[in-house]
Amino acid sequence: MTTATGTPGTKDRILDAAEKLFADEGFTATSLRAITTEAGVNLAAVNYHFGSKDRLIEAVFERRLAPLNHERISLLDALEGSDENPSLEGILEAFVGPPLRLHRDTDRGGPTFMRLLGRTLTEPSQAIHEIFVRQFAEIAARFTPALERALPVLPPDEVFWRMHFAIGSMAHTMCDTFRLKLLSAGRCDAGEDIDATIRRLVSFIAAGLRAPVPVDTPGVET
Amino acid sequence: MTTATGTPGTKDRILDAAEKLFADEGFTATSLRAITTEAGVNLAAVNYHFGSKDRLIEAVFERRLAPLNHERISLLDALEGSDENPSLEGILEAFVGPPLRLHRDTDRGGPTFMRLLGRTLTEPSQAIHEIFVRQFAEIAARFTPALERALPVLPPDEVFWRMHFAIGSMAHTMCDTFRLKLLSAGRCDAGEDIDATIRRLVSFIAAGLRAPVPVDTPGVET
DNA sequence: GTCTATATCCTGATAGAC
DNA sequence: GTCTATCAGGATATAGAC
Repeated sequence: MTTATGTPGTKDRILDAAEKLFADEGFTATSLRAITTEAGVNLAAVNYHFGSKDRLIEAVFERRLAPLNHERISLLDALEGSDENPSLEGILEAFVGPPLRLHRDTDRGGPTFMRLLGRTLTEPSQAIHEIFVRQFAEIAARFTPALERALPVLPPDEVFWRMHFAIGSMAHTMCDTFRLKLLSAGRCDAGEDIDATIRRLVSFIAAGLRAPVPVDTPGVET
Repeated sequence: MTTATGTPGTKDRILDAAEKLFADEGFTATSLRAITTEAGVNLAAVNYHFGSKDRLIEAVFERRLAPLNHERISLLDALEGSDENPSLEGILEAFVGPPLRLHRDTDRGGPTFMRLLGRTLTEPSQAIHEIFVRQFAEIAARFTPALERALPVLPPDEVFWRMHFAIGSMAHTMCDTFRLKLLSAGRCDAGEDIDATIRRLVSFIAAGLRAPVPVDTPGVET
């Protein structure tokens, strides 16, 4: 709980420090000692407030994931409210925009959590696997029908396949803030203008989702 | 070194066990004790043969990455030898085919290394960062010009951006062998027919690479 | 709620016999 | 090359004073 003065309490200080260190070093490589030192609190405070390291990991995600997914659904609601046939690009922007815009929230550690989320999407830790599946079920229930309506010629199974590829592109963009810049000799920087990055990503995955269905795809009658 | 009898020596037994456990648990969560127990060798053998855990991690990648990248380049060579303007799909298949076809090599732990490679692409460990950058430089030097020739209307910077997205799709497909199946209620299984998976992935990223260049992209004159 | 002190166990690495 | 035994340190977690 953050107090009215803006000074984070012990619990949030631990969550902030854990989020940062998990993003930088990974879950197992980050010790409770490192977290409490970074947070400026006592070592025993973690077990007092969270019970165990695994439950701390869960708390780090719970704190951020629910608001993030609610924002996605609000954006999709707004989109469908103003146009009963929203564009594919609009739907995809509602999906990838909220996590990528975390990058702008520098005051509250947004870029850090964005990186953590990106790396955790491709490397699910056992401790948070259930959180992801549960939270994602809600998202899939809303976005899958919207995508199927926007892509009427695409068989439903094919939507799953291509969203899987799209999530990979999104996750890679979220966690890799340095390699793209390195390999492009500084010419491409995903963090420099996050809205431009979102536009590029949306146009890439929208085109991928609209790709012609291969005639030899098993299970698809042509 | 594997002997002529087909019985792996101590060194390869350690590498095989490390590869498996790294893919399942991650680098830091895997102890040398777990590796030597799995390999059926003595604990001290790791430090005798490799010097340290970090050098063992490097050796796990060195053993597989060089042949993999040589296969990519051979495929591209063959492609350019038979047609001076190879198709975008052909180039992309030469890039994503070799790592994904590791999945078929069940006898020699291919699926395990595929998963490890996928997760390491998005979450680079400090110890192997240099290996990836060095190995990838060779690949980029060959594939970047080929892609630019296949996409003449695309500004070179945009090729970097879109290949970044494409690599994300590929990496996610490589390391996630269960979530797609889970979320699609068993209807999509990337490992069931790896050639079909490659075709789907290639068609997705080819369409993404061919997406129209947004007119408001900074740095692009229209 | 916060602290000190500590229990218990596991880590990577090495010394030295064989 | 392979083994046993061990070192020195770090890990999570907890007991109990304040």
